Amino acid sequence: MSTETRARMSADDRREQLLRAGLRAFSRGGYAGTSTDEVAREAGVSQPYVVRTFGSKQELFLQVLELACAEVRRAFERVLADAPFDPEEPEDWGRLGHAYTDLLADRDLLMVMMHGFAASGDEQIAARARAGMGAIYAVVASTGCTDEQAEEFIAQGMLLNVMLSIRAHEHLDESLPLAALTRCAFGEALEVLT
Amino acid sequence: MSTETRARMSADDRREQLLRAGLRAFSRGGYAGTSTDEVAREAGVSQPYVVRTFGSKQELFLQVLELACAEVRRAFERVLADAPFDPEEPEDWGRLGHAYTDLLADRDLLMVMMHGFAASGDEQIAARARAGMGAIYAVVASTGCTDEQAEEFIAQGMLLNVMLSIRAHEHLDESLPLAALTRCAFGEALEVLT
DNA sequence: TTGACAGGTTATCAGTCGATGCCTACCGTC
DNA sequence: GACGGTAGGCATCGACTGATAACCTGTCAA
Repeated sequence: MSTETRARMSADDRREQLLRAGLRAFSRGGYAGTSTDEVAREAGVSQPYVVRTFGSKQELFLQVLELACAEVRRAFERVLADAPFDPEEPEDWGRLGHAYTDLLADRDLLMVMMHGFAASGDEQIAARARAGMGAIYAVVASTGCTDEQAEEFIAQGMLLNVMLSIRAHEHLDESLPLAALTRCAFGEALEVLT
Repeated sequence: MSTETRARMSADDRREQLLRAGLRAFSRGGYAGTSTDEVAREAGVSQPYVVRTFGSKQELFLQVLELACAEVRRAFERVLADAPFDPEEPEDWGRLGHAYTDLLADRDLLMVMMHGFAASGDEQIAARARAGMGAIYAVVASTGCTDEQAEEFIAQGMLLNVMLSIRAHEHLDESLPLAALTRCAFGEALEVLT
């Protein structure tokens, strides 16, 4: 019937595609602010299909959030696998930080994490967010650094999250104080993101 | 008609009350996830009245977000006004941090800020969030500390925001890594919050 | 050839939401 | 004591949303 044959996918491939579509869609509007129809359009399928594939909108969001956290975690794991890591070596922390700023460049992962944190009024979402953060912290802690060093690193990451989510890096000329904070937080990574 | 005479308020008093109600309501569900009807019930007035008082739901949220940011800013200003501040004195930073953890105890300010950050897909909300963050940073920077010191302080604050929003402090027994991060982030403030 | 399963759609619904219009009741003032 | 302005409610609307049900269709085994 349709001129372009609708590509039939295996359920697994389709699920993967829907998760990616959900990542992009939820990134913009968050859990409550994004309709399942937007996710469907993003993926090029019908809205009921999205809902049925995951059972509910909530379950879809939970899996998208998990995907985002896992992506961050894997990026860190890759850095640690690439070369030995010395917690007392600032350059090694730089490699880890660089992996994170690279990840934040596409914005979708970042925003889904932020929405996950914020939407933690829903206990199920909160639980998934805790699991994700715990796993990420565990990887950082596995370097053998002190708790304080790991905490400091994560804290810097959370600041980057916030600054990027409010698009501080795109408005450096509006507020001098905020611009100073932005420059200090991003350092030389600022050019990459703009 | 009604047995209990409905207290008529001046428009200013009512506006103030609605902002407080909005703070509590939006704290739970965020911008998209909270109906104007919930705000109305929280304040004990009718839904249309809430909308008409602020013109739109968005304008209400913007003002609530501004209120939350201003409250944080004022808390810092109070600390700096109370006693001289030496950026090289860890105890002075402790006073500032203590003011923040005290503020976070009621959760509403915190969550509204997080929702404001996350809802920054809406450019107007993003702008208001940038203004709020800029003002808060300006107060911290006014101590004469270095940009790095201020950035470090704000970063710690953002981590506290995230940990509290996902209720990490209420689930210390579930995930060892997350518990370690929580304890390290909150330090002795942990008891106050639980 | 047939049939059954899996991928996917269309139609539809019951509920919710933000907003608007119109009405009422209270209060100060002349 | 009439009157006008303002606080605030009530009814209602049109748009949207998540979910369900029923149906269609390509593919592969027997």
